[in-house]
Amino acid sequence: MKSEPGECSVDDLVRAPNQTVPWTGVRNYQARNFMRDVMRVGDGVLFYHSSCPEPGIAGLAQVASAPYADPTQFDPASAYHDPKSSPQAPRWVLVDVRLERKTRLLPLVELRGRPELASMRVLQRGNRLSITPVTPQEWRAVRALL
DNA sequence: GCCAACGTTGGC
DNA sequence: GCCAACGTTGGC
Repeated sequence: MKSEPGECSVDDLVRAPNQTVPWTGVRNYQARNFMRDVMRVGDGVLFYHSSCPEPGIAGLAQVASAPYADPTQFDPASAYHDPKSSPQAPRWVLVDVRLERKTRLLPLVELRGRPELASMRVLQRGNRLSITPVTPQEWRAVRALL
């Protein structure tokens, strides 16, 4: 799961209550569907810093809730406000994410240099999704680098 | 700031 | 439903 450290960094997650944050602001249907349809409480999460000087994996986390409506979609003052959504028919959901531990920064360039990670979805050319699935093999290979 | 790659929008 | 135009993401 990608997060811009300017918005929510791994250190923000360390300081958050229960080291947990609602994964707010996803406004892409594919990414939403991963949270809504695929994730389960307890699933492992690679916490990734994007759009920053050193992009890469910065922590290990877990899915900490079932999906529920992202409240920012109903808030006209929010940058994530969606006027086409309503509490009666919410369009966007989120899950809570709890930090397991901060890790060393595992840079994108290092991930790209690993043949065993060549198929990782997040590394594919042109990938812009902020949430992408990780296979068990990829998960183990990444863990071995942390 | 550039730009590749993709998603979304809206006219038709 | 098509597709051109436009917007966004995100590494570099």
